[in-house]
Amino acid sequence: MSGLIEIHRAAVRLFARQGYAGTGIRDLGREAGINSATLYHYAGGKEEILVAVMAGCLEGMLDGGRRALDHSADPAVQLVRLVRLHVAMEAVNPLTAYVTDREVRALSAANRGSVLALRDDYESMFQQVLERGRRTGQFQIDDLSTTRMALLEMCNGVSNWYRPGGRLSVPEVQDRFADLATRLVGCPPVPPAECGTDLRVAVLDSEPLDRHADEEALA
Amino acid sequence: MSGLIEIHRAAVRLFARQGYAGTGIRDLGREAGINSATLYHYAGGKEEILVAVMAGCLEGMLDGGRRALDHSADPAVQLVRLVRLHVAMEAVNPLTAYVTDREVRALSAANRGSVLALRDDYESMFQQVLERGRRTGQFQIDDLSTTRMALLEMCNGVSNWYRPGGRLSVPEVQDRFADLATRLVGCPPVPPAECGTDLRVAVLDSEPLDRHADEEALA
DNA sequence: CTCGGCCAATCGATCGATTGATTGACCCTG
DNA sequence: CAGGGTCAATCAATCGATCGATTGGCCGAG
Repeated sequence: MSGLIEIHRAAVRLFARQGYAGTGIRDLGREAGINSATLYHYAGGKEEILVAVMAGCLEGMLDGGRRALDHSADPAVQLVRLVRLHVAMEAVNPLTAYVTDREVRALSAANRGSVLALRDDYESMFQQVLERGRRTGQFQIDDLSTTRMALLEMCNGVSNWYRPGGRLSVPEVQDRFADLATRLVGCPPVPPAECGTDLRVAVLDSEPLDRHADEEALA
Repeated sequence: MSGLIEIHRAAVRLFARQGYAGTGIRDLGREAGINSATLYHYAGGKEEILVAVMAGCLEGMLDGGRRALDHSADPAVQLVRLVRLHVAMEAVNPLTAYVTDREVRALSAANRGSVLALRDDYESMFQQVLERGRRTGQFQIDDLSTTRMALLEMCNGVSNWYRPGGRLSVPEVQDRFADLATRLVGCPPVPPAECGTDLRVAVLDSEPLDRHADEEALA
């Protein structure tokens, strides 16, 4: 019944609800249904679990981002596809994305460096698309860094409030945010035909599935 | 040299850098320059310090929000003034705002309830302004809840990257976000004369001032 | 002398991690 | 098939360290 994947799921559930520092390895063991000592048979330790979860999430987003970009050279299309994929990742894996976003400071210096390197790689995709869109005149952007961070924060926030099975479907959330993103950069909406409505993202191994997911986890 | 204000500042500095659960009361005492036992002479305990910081921040934002609203009945003007004030609060008090945002889950049930009540009061201001702007036809909003949360997440994110003395001044950040907000809701820019460029926010008692503020606190 | 401010020492509890031992499934040899 | 050996999987018990909080008393200003 158990194994590394179940441990990662239990960890994501508890880290999202109580935070990394607020979760003990005995909590982790109880949530995963094993003794705390058995954790060390599968994982090297508490921080190693967090690093694995974060790396899996960020690598998933990087892979998706690359898929989103190579479909068209038009910055508007690329931006919408990037946003649609980002939003889908946050909506399909909200707890994993939430933990990946908010527990970076819990990492030791070495692990924090490698995780931040992954995150910077990902965010540079947005930076480059915004730069090219402004250069072509398709985007009207005042301050590029501010717009990039506002856009990313807006998209990252999805994991704070969306839950699978909620009022909006994932494609609906993608539609809303694609529209919001084009508004932010000051370009007309991108026709659905080329904006990547076909983009799908997978449920990550670390994402908890069960109905026990605490509704108040992110309150 | 010490006192409750210094303790709050030390707490905000450490809670932002290491998180609430990751900070011990001995850390707090060291940062404030007193023995950990002396903390209990000024404050009731660790959680009480966090609650005081959060309440001070949220009450400051509520007061500011009310000031922003009563200046005009035009939803576009109200929205821009709300956003300018919110952004200023985040930019002037980034560490306090950051802690207030992200440590809600560390609170016990009773304290979490009262803090969330304050936050809900504040966010309902945005909700009502967005509703009125859509009813008057000034705003083009697809899904009101999604737009509200995207807007709030975008503004809350300022505390993740802005620091006093940074590349942009506070009024410059306000200008950028006022523009982004009107784009998000689909209305024309609001003329500076009525958008509240005069709005100023105070440095909170809990906001650390010194140059020791760790640059990597929110990395 | 009084008393607010302060701290060394200490409380029981819990922390992340390790140890040593037990279990059971599997494989090879006779 | 029987029997010995191997190894992944598991857990109770325990490690030293640290947790939040408390106690009792020292000290200097009024």
